[in-house]
Amino acid sequence: MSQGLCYRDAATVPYSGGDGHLEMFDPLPYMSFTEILHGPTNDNPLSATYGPSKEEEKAAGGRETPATPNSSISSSSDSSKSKKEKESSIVKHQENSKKEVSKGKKKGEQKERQPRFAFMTKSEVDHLEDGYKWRKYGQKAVKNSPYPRSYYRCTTQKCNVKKRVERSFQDPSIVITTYEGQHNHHIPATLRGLFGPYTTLVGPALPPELLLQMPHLYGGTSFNLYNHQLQLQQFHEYGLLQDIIPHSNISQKGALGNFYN
DNA sequence: CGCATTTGACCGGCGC
DNA sequence: GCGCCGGTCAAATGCG
Repeated sequence: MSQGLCYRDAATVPYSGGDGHLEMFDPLPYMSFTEILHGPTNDNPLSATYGPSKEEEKAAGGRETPATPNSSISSSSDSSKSKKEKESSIVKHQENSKKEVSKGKKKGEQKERQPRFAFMTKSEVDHLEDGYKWRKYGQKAVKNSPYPRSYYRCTTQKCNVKKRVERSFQDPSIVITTYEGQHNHHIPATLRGLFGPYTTLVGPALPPELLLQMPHLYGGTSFNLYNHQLQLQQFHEYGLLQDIIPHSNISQKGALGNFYN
């Protein structure tokens, strides 16, 4: 019964002090949520609509995952590496850190941009079960929010998909999840009961400012797609959304319905 | 004991 | 140049 839409990076831009320019995913009329989580392909609008923009760059922190496959994280390689590095001095450790950081991103070099999308869920738990195995690699306090943002990486080798999870400071029951990148492997776990029984997809990840303006957007326990579209129109009229989606995405409901069947 | 999480330090980008 | 900020790293710690 849950419904929702996914948008490209809709949540992150405003958090980093964006100027209101929001870029959103095109609707995914025939894309199930499973497919979304599995990652966009070149055939679908997710990647097709993903283009560079200063705001996005900023929202992404200006630097993205190194494109090098060997930079992917896995628990096994991690442990072996850390074992080796544990023998190193602090100086060496810092050298390694620098190397790690700089190797994926040279100045002037074009950054690999990963497709991203964000969505909001009404959930009691921060980390939603989406079928993939995630490893937490960081947590940061979110500005203007009492709730921290958690950073996760897919634990599968050579899969450098990341996700950020944070709670809305406007409504602590809302969890904003931002996925970045696409999985290059199958979902290791069943998607049955995805997100758990206490989770409801409530819609796109919208900036707190907008949520403030339109608290009714997320006030319900279940998201009404029709109202949602009307509200998206409202956003459009507000001039807050530039890449608004066409309103022909009813099949999202069906796609998401599969998710919970 | 092996793996995941926590957490403080670090890095680069950006604005002033 | 400096400080702020988002994102990442990795040692320390926790847990099964």
